[in-house]
Amino acid sequence: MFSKGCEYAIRSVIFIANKSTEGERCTLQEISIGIDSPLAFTAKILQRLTKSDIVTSKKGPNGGFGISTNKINKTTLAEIIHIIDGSAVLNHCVLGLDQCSDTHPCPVHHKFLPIRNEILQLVHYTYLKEIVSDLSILNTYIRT
Amino acid sequence: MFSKGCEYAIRSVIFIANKSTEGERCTLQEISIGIDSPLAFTAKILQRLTKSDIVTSKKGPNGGFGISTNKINKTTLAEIIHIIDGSAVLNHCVLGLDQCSDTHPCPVHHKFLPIRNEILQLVHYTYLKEIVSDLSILNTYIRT
DNA sequence: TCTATTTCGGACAAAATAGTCCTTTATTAT
DNA sequence: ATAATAAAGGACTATTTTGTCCGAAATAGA
Ligand code: FES
Ligand code: FES
Repeated sequence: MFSKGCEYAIRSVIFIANKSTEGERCTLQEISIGIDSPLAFTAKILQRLTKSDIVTSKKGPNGGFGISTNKINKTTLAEIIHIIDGSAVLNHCVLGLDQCSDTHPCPVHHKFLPIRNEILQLVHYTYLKEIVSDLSILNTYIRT
Repeated sequence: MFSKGCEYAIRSVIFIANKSTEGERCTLQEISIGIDSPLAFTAKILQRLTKSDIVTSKKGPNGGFGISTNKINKTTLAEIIHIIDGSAVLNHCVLGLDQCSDTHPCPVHHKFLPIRNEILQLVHYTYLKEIVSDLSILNTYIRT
């Protein structure tokens, strides 16, 4: 459904957000271990998230990554997905037609549309805030 | 969501099924043009579908691909997907955890599960028969 | 039987994705 | 100032996916 990079991105941001709510900045290494992802590749992903102003970064000793309370409250999964995988990923035709449209639908279009809308709802209305609180309350995990 | 090969597979089978209901066998070339897919790559996919007994093939003049009425009635999208992409494609964790489970869920697991079930329903209960009749009735398309 | 047609099957090639390595830059503490 | 720390950025490599090419095998018709 999503690229590896996008999976790491979401898990990274959740990890950072969780630490930030505890008032702690975290390093690339901590993130990579915390979400069980390849370090150097995760670094690349974090660069993009930093440039897109989802997370903040600071070089040097006691540096690392963080995310503001404001961003935790307002950032949705959709925004992260959009930055890493682009907007097309959730709007492609299931059978690979060049574009997905009501006027030129593939044979599963009408059945799939309501499902896709649920997915879009899910990512557009799931905020980091909620996910972070679920981490402790619902016992969810971002690494194996 | 699915690999390119799987997209071509589904569209190929629909094309063949449509022709077969009209009593006509069709060649690789006709299929490739009919669904707008790379010919040689589609050939590979069709080989697998033939080996898996979804479609039948016949070499030589007036040869080509076909599918029995029985198969059209009984084959679902899920079977085609399973042959080409394997069973994992629809059961992977959305955030890339090694396995998706209720006892070790990722932060979107609980929200995503009902959606995944709808997708599973969709592919398990959508038969070729229905798709083929929709082609003419609902004006759906398998090529751009 | 000979030839044209069409799938089969294996090896190969290109492109996209996933991931690494190393140097530079910024920052902090000594 | 200097040294240590940590992200930034660019070039490079590996793996997977997607796709091509070509000869062999089967079949039908002349
Ligand atoms: S046209 Fe295929 S999903 Fe919309
Ligand atoms: S554990 Fe992530 S979707 Fe089930």
